[in-house]
Amino acid sequence: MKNKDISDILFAIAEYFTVFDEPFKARAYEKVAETLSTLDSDVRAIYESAGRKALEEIPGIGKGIAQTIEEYIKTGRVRELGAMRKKMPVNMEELRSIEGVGPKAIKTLFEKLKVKDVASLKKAALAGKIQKLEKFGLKSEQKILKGIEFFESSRGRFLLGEALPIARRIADDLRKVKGVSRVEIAGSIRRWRETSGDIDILVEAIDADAVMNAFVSREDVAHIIAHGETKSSVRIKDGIDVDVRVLPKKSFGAALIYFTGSKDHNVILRSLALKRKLKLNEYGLYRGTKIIAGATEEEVYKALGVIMPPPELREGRDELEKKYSELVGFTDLRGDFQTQTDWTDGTGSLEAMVREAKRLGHEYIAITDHTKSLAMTGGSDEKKLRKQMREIDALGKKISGIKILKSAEVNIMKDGTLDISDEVLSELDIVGAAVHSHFNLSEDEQTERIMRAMSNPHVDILFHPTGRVLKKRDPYAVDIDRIIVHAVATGTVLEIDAHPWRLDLKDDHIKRGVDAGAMFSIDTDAHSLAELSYLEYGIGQARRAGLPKNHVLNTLALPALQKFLATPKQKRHLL
DNA sequence: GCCGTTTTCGGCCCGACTGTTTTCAGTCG
Repeated sequence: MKNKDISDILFAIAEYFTVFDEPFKARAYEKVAETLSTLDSDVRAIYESAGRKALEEIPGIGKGIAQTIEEYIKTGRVRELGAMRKKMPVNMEELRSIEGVGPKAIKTLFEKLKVKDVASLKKAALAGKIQKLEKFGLKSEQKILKGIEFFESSRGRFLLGEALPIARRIADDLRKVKGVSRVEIAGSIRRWRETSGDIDILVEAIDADAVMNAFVSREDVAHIIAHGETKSSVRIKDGIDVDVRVLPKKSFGAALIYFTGSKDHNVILRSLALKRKLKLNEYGLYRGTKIIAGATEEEVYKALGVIMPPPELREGRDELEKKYSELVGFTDLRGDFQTQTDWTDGTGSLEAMVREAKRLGHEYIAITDHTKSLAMTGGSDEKKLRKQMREIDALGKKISGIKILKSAEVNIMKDGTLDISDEVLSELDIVGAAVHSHFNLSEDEQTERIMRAMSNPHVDILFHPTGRVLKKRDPYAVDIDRIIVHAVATGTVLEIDAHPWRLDLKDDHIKRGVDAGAMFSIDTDAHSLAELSYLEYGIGQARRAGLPKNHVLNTLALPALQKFLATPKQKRHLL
């Protein structure tokens, strides 16, 4: 039992309290759930060594929640949650993922129409039953149907941010199996595609049997789809299918190519082989029956007469013709320009976030709490921002080896103005601006609104430029090409928000920005300590777009960054 | 359900937007 298990249970209880109209109890449970999900020490260990009283030392936990946690640790279940589920047996997680369906709607839909999951919700909506309910109408019914469409289209594909951690977990376990010399995650995950249909893992081992047995007998396996001598497939409890193949050393490179490239990329490679009177499959490159390459990827590409493209680019486009030499690398970033603390909607304190960034090896971190018009986050007004600046100054004296950049995620208003005065913006080291409201403007209005904000001489970076939330919300209507042109014209940096739910800009947009000569930053948008590690997701997308290192602001060392920021926006250019 | 030298009871980040209404509930962030 891990912290996450306990945290999930508390979240589930919180959801029910929300539906049952107990917002404050819900909040109490939710807060503890959040705390536990990012807590370093093991809750179960705390309880087992020091009892319930020790649990109450954790902020937010009192008698009631301590008892709940105790019950869960001791019995593996919580009776109160069981009673709630009995009272309202609905698939809460599924229904909550439909945009526009909140706790009140879930309650009404269950009580009036017996809706308990997305399938029954869809049935009710298609039958026109929802629009007849009180407080609902035609528009809300249509909105629900649109939400369902979105839910269904993204179903079956998993976000990179979901699939990659699972893949790593399984790969790490396979590395521990006796006789295993190499394990690699292949497939679309290795290409850092934003979603994956399944997980492919390749294993080099002397004893294939041992690998297969270890794999299919994992605890997280829901059911075994296939169990063979060198290949097995299972569906794990998270709902995703995982394929594992065992290969001999002499074929490992060829297999990596075969299982990494998109279908199109592989077709191109095989036709290249044919031209040279060779044959390529997952076991190697052959002349007749003689294997001429296969142990490494490099030797196979070389034998085919092409330069090996990085995995991210193997989509079957121009990756074998064009040279991508100066791609931004996974260790090239020296800092992070978008992070939120508990001054607004983050969970980590200013100091803790800075220390974690330092631990990750960052040279600098920008603290970008929300601003006042985002009231729900407790967004800063000018006074609060100045107070935070003073605190950053004090903290800077305390912590050495990392520069804390004073910043903010300034809210762009409907008319493209900002909600913080220019005077205060000029006191910040770096300014990010972002849209958080009025998603429904026409494309022209939205584009011009954002362009107006970019024209502000203090706005250094446009954060998450299209506003999408994967599987949940489409991007707002915006002409990204005009935004890119305006970014180049004004010297505004475009963000690649690396948060796995956003990945915004996305690969295709980044590519267009590269062609136009735009500058980028890659930021985590971290709202907790753990999320500060999300940079790799953004780097993956950048690499898919062929983004060269010299287009990325946070590859700069601190002195060069400071010089860049001291230059008037209009005169800034590629690094 | 949690918390507190402004409170051991009465608060709990709250404003904008949408769609339903005709003064407001629900949702989002």
